[in-house]
Amino acid sequence: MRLYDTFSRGLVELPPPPGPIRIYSCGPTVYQRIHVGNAVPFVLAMWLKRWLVETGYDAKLVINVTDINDKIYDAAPGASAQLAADASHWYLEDTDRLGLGRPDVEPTAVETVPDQVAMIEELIEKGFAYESDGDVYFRVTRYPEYGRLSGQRLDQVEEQEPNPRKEDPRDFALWKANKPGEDTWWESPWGRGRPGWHIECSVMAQKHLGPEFEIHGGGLDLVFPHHENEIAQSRALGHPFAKVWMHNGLLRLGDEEMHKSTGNDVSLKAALDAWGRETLLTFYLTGHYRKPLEYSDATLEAAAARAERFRDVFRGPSQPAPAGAWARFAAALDDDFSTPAALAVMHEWRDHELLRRALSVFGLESLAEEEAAPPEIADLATRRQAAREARDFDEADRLRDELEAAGWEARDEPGGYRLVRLR
RNA sequence: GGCGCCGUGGCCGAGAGGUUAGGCAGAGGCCUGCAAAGCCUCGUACAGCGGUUCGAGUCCGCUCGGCGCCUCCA
Repeated sequence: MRLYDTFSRGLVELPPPPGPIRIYSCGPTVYQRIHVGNAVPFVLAMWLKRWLVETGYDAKLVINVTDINDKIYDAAPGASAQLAADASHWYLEDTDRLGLGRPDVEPTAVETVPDQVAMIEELIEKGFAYESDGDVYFRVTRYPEYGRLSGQRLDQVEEQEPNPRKEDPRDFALWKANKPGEDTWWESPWGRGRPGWHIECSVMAQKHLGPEFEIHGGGLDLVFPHHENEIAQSRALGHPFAKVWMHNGLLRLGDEEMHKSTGNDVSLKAALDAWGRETLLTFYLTGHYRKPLEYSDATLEAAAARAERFRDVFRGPSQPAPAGAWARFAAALDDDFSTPAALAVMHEWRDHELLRRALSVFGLESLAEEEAAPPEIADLATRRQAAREARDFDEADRLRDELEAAGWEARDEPGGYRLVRLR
C-alpha cells in the first residue's frame, strides 16, 4: 500500500511491519460536540484500519481525547472538568453512531499527565527545554530539523506576540503554569500547572505505540505547529516517531446557508440527525481524503442518491463480477486510499457478495439490508395488489399514493411486488 | 512576508504523455395497466497564455481565480 507522506512530500510504500501496523490519529479537543469536519480523521483512521485488516494485516489504532486545553478553559470558566467530561461523552456517543467501531486505545491527556511530566523533565535535562517562571518551553533552535515537516524556515516564522518568559518568541510551551480561572491543574517540578497541547499527543502516541510507529494522522491544519512540535519533542530525545505522516484535507462548508448557520448546525450529531449514517459515510467516501470536500445540501443529496443506488443493486439479481473486479477495488484503496476511485469500481458491480464485502470495509454493509415493512404498510400493499389483480387500477394507484405518503414505494415485479423504504 | 494545496463536462469527482472513468442531474427508447427499478442510446470537459514533445488535463514556466497554515483549529 502506498500513502502520501507529508514529511517526504510524496507517496511512500507503507513500511512492512514487524508486528501490527501502528496508527496514531489526533482526536478531538473536547469542549463542544464535535464538528462534522472533526469526524473526517476519525472516519479515515477507522476505514484505514478496517482496510488493513481486510487485506490481512494486523493493525493497532490509537485516537486520543484531548481533555486539557485552552479551549476547554475558555468555553467553561470554572467548570472545565465537567465540560470535558460531558464533551467526551458526546464525542463517544456521536462517533458511535457512525457504526465503525472504536479505536483500540483512546487515551486521554489527563490520564497521561505523569508521563508528560517525565518527558518534559527529560527534555530539560538534555537541554532541549527550559523552565521559566512556572512555564516550560521547548528551545526550538536546539532542534536543527525544526520546520522540516511543514516546510517552515525558522527565520521566516511570523513574529509572535512578545512573551517575556520565552528565550525566543518561536519557542513553544511544554508546560504552563496555572492561571487564575483555570480550575484544573496538576503538581509538577515547576509548580502547579498543566501540560501544553503538543506534548500530550507525543506522549499518548508513544505510550501506546512505542517510540516508533508507522502512521500518524490528523487534519491538514495540524501540520504546523502541532505535528511539527510533536516531531521536535520526540526526535530530540532520539525517538524515531512516525514513519508516515498522513493528513486529511479540510471539510468546507460551501452553502451560503451553512455560512449563516451556527456551529451547532454543523455538528456531527446534526449531520447524523439530518442525513443518517449511511448518507454521511457515503459522502465522506466521495472525496479523496487529502482534498477539500464541500459539505452542502447538494453534495449530501448526491451522496444519498449514491447510497440509494447501492441499495437498488441488492434489490435486483446478483450477477457475478468479472475476474479481477476485487483487485481493481483493492488497487484503488492501496493507491493512497483513493475512495472515489474505489467507489467507481463498486458502482460497476451487480455481484451482491462482492459489493457487500466492499461496503463492509466502510461500515456500509447495512445498505444490503432491506427494511421490513410494518404491518399497516404490508396491509396497504396487499390491498393494492388485490386491486391490481381485479384490474381496479384507480384503487391500486390510490393505495400506491397512500403508501408513498407513508414513506414506502411499491415496485411491481414479475409475479408480485417489492416494498422499498423511500429515503 | 514565508510554507503549502487546489482549479476536469450542468453538478460531484477519477485519471497523470498517446486507447471508456464512475455517480448525480438531463434527453430519447425498451419494459410496465400506469409507474418505480433495471437495461440501451446520447455529453468530447480538463482556468488562461506560452513552452517541451511526433503527441499534453497529464511535464515546464508565467498569469488569473479559490483555499489552508505561520506556536494550543481535525
